[in-house]
Amino acid sequence: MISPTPAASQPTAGRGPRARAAILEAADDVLVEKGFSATTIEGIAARAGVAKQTIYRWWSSKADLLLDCLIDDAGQDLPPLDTGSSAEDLRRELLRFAAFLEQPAGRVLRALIGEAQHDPTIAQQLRTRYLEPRRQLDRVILQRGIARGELATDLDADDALDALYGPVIYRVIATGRPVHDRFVAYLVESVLHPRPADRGPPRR
Amino acid sequence: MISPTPAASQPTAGRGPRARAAILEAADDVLVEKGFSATTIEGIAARAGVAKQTIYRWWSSKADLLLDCLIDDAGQDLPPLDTGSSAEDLRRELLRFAAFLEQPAGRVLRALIGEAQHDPTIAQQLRTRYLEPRRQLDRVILQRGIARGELATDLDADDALDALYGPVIYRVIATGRPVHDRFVAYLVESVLHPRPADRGPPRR
Amino acid sequence: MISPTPAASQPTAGRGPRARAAILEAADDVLVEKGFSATTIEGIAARAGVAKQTIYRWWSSKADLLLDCLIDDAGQDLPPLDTGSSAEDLRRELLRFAAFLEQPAGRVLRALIGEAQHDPTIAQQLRTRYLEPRRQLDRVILQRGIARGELATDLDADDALDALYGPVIYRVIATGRPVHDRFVAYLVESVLHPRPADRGPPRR
Amino acid sequence: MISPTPAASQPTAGRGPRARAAILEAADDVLVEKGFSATTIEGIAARAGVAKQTIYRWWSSKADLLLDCLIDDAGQDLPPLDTGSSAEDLRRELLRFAAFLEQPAGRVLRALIGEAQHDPTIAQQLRTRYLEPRRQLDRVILQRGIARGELATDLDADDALDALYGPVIYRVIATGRPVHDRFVAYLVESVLHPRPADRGPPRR
DNA sequence: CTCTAACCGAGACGGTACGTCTCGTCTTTTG
DNA sequence: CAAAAGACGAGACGTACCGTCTCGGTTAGAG
Repeated sequence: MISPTPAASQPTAGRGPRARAAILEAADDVLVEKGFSATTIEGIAARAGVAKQTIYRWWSSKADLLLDCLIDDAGQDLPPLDTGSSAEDLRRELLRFAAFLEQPAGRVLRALIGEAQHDPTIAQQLRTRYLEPRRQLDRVILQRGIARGELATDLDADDALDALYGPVIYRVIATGRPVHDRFVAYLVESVLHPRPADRGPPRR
Repeated sequence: MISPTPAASQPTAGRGPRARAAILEAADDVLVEKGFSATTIEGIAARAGVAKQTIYRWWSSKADLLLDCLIDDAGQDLPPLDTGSSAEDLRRELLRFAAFLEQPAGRVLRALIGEAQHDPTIAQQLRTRYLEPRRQLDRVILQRGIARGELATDLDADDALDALYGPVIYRVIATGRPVHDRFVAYLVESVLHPRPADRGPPRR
Repeated sequence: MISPTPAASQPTAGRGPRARAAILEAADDVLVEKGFSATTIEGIAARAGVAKQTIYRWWSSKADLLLDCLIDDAGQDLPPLDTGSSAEDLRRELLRFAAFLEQPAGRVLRALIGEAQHDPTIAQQLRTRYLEPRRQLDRVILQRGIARGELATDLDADDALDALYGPVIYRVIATGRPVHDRFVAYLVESVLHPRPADRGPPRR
Repeated sequence: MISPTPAASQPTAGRGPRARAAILEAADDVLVEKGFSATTIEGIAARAGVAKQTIYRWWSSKADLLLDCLIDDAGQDLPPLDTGSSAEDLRRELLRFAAFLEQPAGRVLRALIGEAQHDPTIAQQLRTRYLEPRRQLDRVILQRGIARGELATDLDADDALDALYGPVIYRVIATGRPVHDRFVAYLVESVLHPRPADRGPPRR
C-alpha cells in the first residue's frame, strides 16, 4: 500500500526510478483519455512499456497508484499565497481549488474520493497523504488572520475550513452547479465573519 | 437506463413487478453485506433467485439499479418536519442527513456519488432523480423562513443549501470528521444569519 | 419428438396448417441464408411471423423441424426413373443424389446427418422417415435388374446400395472430392458386376 | 486455430504443456460422458481444473479442441499392418476402422464429421490434419499391392479408398447397419478385383 | 572483470464477472 | 380457446482484467 521512497528502498538503484516515472505518466495519460473505470493496470503497463508485475511490485492497486499521481501533480502548484487579508487568501484559494477539480489532475482527486467511499484504505491514504497536508497550509492562513485581528480568536479552524471547502467540492462532485465568484464570496463572508476593521461593516 | 414504471409502460407485464421487488431487496442486502465493489450483478441475481438477464432487462448497470434502491428506500423516511423555526428545521434536517449517510441506505448514496465521479450518466440520474427532489423539500423550509421574516428576503436558496449540505457531506465523504450538533449549529448560524426576535430585527 | 401429421392431430383445424406452412418455409429460408448453427427457433419464429410457442407446440427441436422440411422438399423430385438398365438407373440416381447434396435441400440432409451423430433420436427419425423410404425405391431398381438377369440373383440389395451410396455421400460429407461421372461408373461397375449380356464383356 | 507445438513455438512456455494434456483428457472424458452438444468449454475447463481463457488461448472452438483430441488419440493405434496381401490388409484396416468408430475416440471423429457439415473451417481442418494423413498410410497398402501384381496398375487409389471407406462410415454414421466381416469382404472383392494366384493372372 | 542477485519484459495461469445470447417454459392479453 | 407477445430461470458464450507465477535477459555494484 505504501508507495516507494525510491532513495531508501532500492539499494541497488536499478531501473526502478525510471520505470516509476514512466508508470506515473502513463497512468495520468490513460486516466485522462479513458476515464477512471476504463483505466486498468494492464492498460497502464502496456502504455508505459512495462510488465504488470513491475506495477504490482510498487503499488497495491489502481487507486494507490493514482494517489501517487495526484501527489506528484499537486506538488507543483503551490505558491503559498499571502495577500495580507485572510478572507482574500481564502477566496482565491477556493476558486483555485474549484478550477483544479475540473482539470485532469482534479479528476484524479474526484475519482479517488469516489473510490474512498468503497475502500476505507483508500480513504485513509487520501486523508493522510493528500487532504491533511493541504489542510495544514490553509490553517496557516486562518492563524495569520487571527493574529492580525481579522478573525475571531475562538474560530475552530477545521470547522471553518470544512464549511468553506465542503460547499465547493459538493457543487463540483454532486450538484454540478458552477462555483462562481459570488458563491465563494458568500461562503467566506458567512463562515469567517471577518472583523469590520479591515473590510468595512458587514454587508448583510 | 430508466427503471420500469410497471403500471404504465408494461400492459403485458408478467412477473415483472415481483422480480423487481426481489431484485431491489437483494441488491440492498448484498451491498450492505459486501460493499460496493464486491456487489456484482451475478451476486444480486443469485441472491434474488433471478436470471441475470432479468436484471439487465430493466437496469443498465449496477449503479442504475442502486439508484432505484436509493429512491425506494428514501421514499419512506420523509416526515415533512416543521418546528416553526427554519433554523431549527434545518439543524434537525442536517443531523438527520448526516445520520442517514452512515446507515445502510446512506452507504448506497455515498457509493453512487463515488460512481458519479467516473460516470456522467450516473451523475445526471443522481441529480434529477434523487438530489433535486430532496432539494425541493428543503427550499420549502427556507421559503417559510423568509415568509416569517426569519431570513433575508434575497437569500439564494440553492447557494444557502449547498453551503449547508456541502460541509456535512464533505465530512462524511472525505475528511471523516464527525458531524456533531455544534458543527451543525455553527453552519446554520453562519449561513442563514437568522434574525428572529431573540437577536434583534433583521438588518435588511 | 414426433412431428404432426396435420390431417390427424388438428381436429379443430384452426390456424395450425397455415402456421405450419409458414414455419417450414421460414425454416428453409433461414437455414439457406445463415447456415445450420445460426438457425434458431427464435429466428424461424420471427421470420414466419409466429410465436415461438407455436413452433414448440408441434416440433420438439430444430432438427425435428428441419426433418419435416427435408421430407416436404424431397416429396417433389421423384420421377421414378427406369431406363431399362439397372446400372444406368443407378448411375443416374447416384449423380442426381450427389447434385442434391450440394443444393440447399441437400444441405439440410447433411446438417441432419451431422446432428444425428450427437442425437440418437434424430438418427432414428432420419432413418425411418427419410432414408428407408428412399432405399425402398432403390431396391426396386435392383430387383428389376435381377428379374432381367442383369444382376446376380444372390445380390444383397442393402449391402450393394450401401456400397454405392456410401462413397458418394462420404465424398461430399468428408473428403470434399468431386463426384464425377467416372467415379460413379467405377462404383456401379465394381459393386454390381453387371452381366455381359447388356454391357459387353467386363472391361477390366 | 493451430494447437500449440510446445517445443517449437513457445520458448518461454510455462505450465502450457501440462495444461494442454489435462485439457485434452478432460475434453475426451466429457464428450464420452455427455455427448457432443452437452460438451461445453466451461465444462471441460472445470473438469480439467483450468481457466476458460487457457482453453481459448490455444484453441478457437470446441471442434478445434476435439480435433486435437482425435489426433492425439489416433496417434497411438497405428501398427502399420502388412500381412503380405493388400486385400487382407485392407479388410483388417476397414474392420479396425469400423470398430474405432464405435469407441470413444471414434465418437469424436463422428462428432467432428457432423460439425464439419455446418462449419467449413472444421471440414478443412479435419481433412488436412486427420483424414489425409490416414489416407496416405492406406495409399501405401495399395501401392504395395500394385508392386506385387495383386492390383491393377491403373488403379486410382483415392477412388478405391473412397469406395472402401465410404460404405463403412456410411453404415456407422447414417444407416446404423452393422459392419460385419462379410460386408467388408464384399467391398474389398468388388472394389479391388484382386487377381492373385487363385483367380488367374492379372488381365492387364 | 567477473560474479551474482535484484529487477526487468513478457506473458501464461486460475479465477471472477462481465454483458450477450438462445434455450425451452410460463403467463398474460387479444381476436 | 388458440395464438401473439414476450418475460422469465437457466446457463454457456467469448472477453477483459485481476493478481500470482515462472521464465530468460539485462544490468549494476561487490568481490
